Amino acid sequence: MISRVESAAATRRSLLDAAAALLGEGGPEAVTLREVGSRAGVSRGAPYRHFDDKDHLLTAVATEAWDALADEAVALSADPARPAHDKLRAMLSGLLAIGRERPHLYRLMHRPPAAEEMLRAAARSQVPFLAVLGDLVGPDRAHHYGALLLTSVHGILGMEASGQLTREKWRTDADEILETLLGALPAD
Amino acid sequence: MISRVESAAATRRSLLDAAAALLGEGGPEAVTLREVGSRAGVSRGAPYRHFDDKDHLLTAVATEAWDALADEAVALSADPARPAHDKLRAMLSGLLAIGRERPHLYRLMHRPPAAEEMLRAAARSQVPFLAVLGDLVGPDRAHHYGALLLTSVHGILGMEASGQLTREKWRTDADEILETLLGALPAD
DNA sequence: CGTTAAAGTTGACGTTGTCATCTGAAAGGT
DNA sequence: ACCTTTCAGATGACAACGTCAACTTTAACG
Repeated sequence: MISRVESAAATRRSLLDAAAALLGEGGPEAVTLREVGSRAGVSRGAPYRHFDDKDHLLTAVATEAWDALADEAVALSADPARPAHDKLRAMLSGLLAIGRERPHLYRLMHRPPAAEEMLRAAARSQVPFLAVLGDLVGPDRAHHYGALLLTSVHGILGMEASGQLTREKWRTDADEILETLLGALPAD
Repeated sequence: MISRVESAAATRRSLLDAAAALLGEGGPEAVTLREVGSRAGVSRGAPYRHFDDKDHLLTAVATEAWDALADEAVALSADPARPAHDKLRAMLSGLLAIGRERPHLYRLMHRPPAAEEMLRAAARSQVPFLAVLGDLVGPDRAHHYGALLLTSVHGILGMEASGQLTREKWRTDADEILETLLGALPAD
């Protein structure tokens, strides 16, 4: 038997899934509360029982995505078998994958002004990221190089998405740029 | 006496200015065709005499911003007195200034999917940029390092804007990251 | 001077986010 | 067992928005 709170939680989950699906299919303008409700099997007003407004719903979607990414990073960093440089590449690839395969979600995750709740989820992945980087360049340099790598990946994805980073225009691509940066990491 | 085409051109200019002003004041959601028309002294339907739709108006605003940036870059690169590394810093600072002082405009200039017209304007600044960079690292490496620098600046601005690049979190900031990259430029 | 083309206005329509109000049923106390 | 509370959900309504069609006005031109 399903209790009332269980049913409400299921609706909330359906709303989040529907919003994420619509975002992936048709971009931000395809995410209307009416369609979200419809896909979740409820009416247009139902989302207001679970989220303050549309913005909070989207923030929740972005927060879940950051949480999933943080979980991946934690799992990666805990693996004792993989070499550190391999873990680092895997983490950066995880970000690149979201940016390329789910660009609308990626943009949502970086939309200003960022909600405090979402920033906390995004910050969770920093710990494992810095741990792996600390193994490579030493704990002192980890912060600085971590920021450099993350901003670079973010910039690469942004300019790729807006069509300003093309191979024909720059005679290079994201992978080459990243290799240059990774190759320049001080070996400690 | 003002001719009809002059008046029409003036209206078009007012519409662009109004849209840019509204964007700067209240962000994208403040830019409504009704308010744009109102500020330009015309009605809500008038913009359709000058732009296909709202999207084309915004594209025109972004295109003008790219053009202005390209003009600055061209002027900079033509200055024989300034040293090359100084010109490079000035060009990157121009981008940083827009990103920080007019974040909504900056985001508009990088909004996907980018219009072909806007991409052409954005590409105009590539020539002077590569020229300056060629003086520093040689023409062969200019493309590669140019892409690296531009994506880095773009990434820095994006993560700054979304609150994910803070000094407390990464013990560093945009200037330090850029100095690291500029310091790593091969002196040819 | 009549014709034409284009700038601008206005009414209307569909869509959207949001709120107020109403309904129904599960939860919990007596 | 009954009554009360609470909350998920449905629905009607409203304002704002982008957009289109129809209309008006006026400069330009043969």
